[in-house]
Amino acid sequence: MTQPIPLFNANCNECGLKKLCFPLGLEKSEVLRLDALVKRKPALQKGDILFRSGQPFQAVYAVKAGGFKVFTQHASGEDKLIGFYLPGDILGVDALSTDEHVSTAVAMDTSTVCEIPFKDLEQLSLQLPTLNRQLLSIMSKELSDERMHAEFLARKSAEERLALFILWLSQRQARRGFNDESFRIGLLHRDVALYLGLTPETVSRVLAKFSEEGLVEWRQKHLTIHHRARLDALANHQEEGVCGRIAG
Amino acid sequence: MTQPIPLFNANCNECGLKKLCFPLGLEKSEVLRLDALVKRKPALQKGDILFRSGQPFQAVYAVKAGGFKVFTQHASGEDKLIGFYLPGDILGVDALSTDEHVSTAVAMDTSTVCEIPFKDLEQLSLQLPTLNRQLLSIMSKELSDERMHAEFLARKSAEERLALFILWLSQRQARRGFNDESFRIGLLHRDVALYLGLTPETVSRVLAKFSEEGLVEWRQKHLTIHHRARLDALANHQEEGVCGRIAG
DNA sequence: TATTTTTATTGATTGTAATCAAGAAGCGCT
DNA sequence: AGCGCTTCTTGATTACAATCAATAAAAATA
Repeated sequence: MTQPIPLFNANCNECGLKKLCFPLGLEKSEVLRLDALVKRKPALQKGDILFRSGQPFQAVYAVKAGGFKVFTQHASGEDKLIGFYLPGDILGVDALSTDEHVSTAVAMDTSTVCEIPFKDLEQLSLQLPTLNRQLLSIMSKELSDERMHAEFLARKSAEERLALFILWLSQRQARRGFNDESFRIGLLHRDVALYLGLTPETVSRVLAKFSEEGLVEWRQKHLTIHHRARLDALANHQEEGVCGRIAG
Repeated sequence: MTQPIPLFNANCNECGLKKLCFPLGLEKSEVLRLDALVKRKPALQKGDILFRSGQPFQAVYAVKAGGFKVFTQHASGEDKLIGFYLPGDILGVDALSTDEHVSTAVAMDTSTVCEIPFKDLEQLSLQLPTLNRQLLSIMSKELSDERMHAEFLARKSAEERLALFILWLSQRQARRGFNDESFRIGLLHRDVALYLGLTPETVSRVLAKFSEEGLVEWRQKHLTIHHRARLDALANHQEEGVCGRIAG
């Protein structure tokens, strides 16, 4: 009850997430045609795999509930966390040019997805310019997310990386119409560390410091932002009262 | 004469880069229709700006000769190098969802581009499924490049980052049919440092070390790879004879 | 060619996060 | 609820790259 739960229905026109998904901008009649392509799959349990690196690319997936972590399995054993996907996000487009998935998607929680066979989607999008544009838009959004990821990693200090990361999480919540001050986030420290190019120990230490200073509280998969302005200052290395006790 | 120069002509069908560009997979007659959209612009000089962050998005650009560095101008003054684009690469698609360029492209050398108005391209691609697919493919390639970028940045050691980066540069040369052992690369140490999340000093030191150990030589914008296997080992932190003088 | 500016190199020092290690807390399971 | 495994926290130490600084080398300019 801490979180507004969007309504999902069997059909796209009634789906609470349609503004974040392929239907954006489409006429109702067009949505119906899209809807006909969608295969709604039974819920996946935490740890279940949606697709695995190397599998043939056949469909894209819209996250309805829960969330997914996406990894590359690196030759040298160590996996990299590429990203994670929350309700309204589209998964799988990265396989488009290779015809093979290049990453593995694992459910972070009990999760549901809509599966859309890509061939059908491509075909329909040739008939519906708005859908075609939306597909391009989604790819473009993926690109800007990945750029954000690079942005995190390019930051030199661990504090900056984490501050920016937390603000970005919050933005994503806001975009979805959720509470962006206090929300659940099912990531382990290890995941965060992998994503930000840090170690779990450093993540722990920095979060402890943030907590001490009253910036944010991140305990047991629940994140609360107490002082957005100072977090923002930290994220953009405008070192005014950054490390000081409190500015006001 | 050190480098095979691809043939560019006024028309796409005869362009030496067509296999890397939009014409890939199209029939000759289809290429003609694409060709009709292309505006060939006069050469840009080193330092000239192709597009600037904030400008309205109207066209995408195919690099014919030279190369471009792409930056974001960050609020906090410091710019980030997002990427750089060589002949055969497509520039500008990142602006697709915002209708505004989100980055600034600067010529690294004397450079030429083909400009393709995006509205026209979009329209034509609805009629030519192969072109539509190629547009998606190009976006997908952008995405995987950006992922590679994140991959560099996530590497903890400066040596790994640089080794991987150099190998990646080499791959790009190979993809274009150029010599991938020895080639020109018009990047400053500062650019490399910005791209890899390091400082110019560190770049300089690591390159000096690589040179001492006979791995690579990178002097005055010319890069030669002497020992790919060991570079590869370094890039994947399989520390066998990595720091030792020489294995064989 | 001479002059100025930019970029690269090299050295000394510092700071920050990785690493190693051990105990505490949380979570899933029967 | 209790047990066992995973994850988190905290501390001590080390390694690595950033920073500061000053010279050398290239480019750009005139």
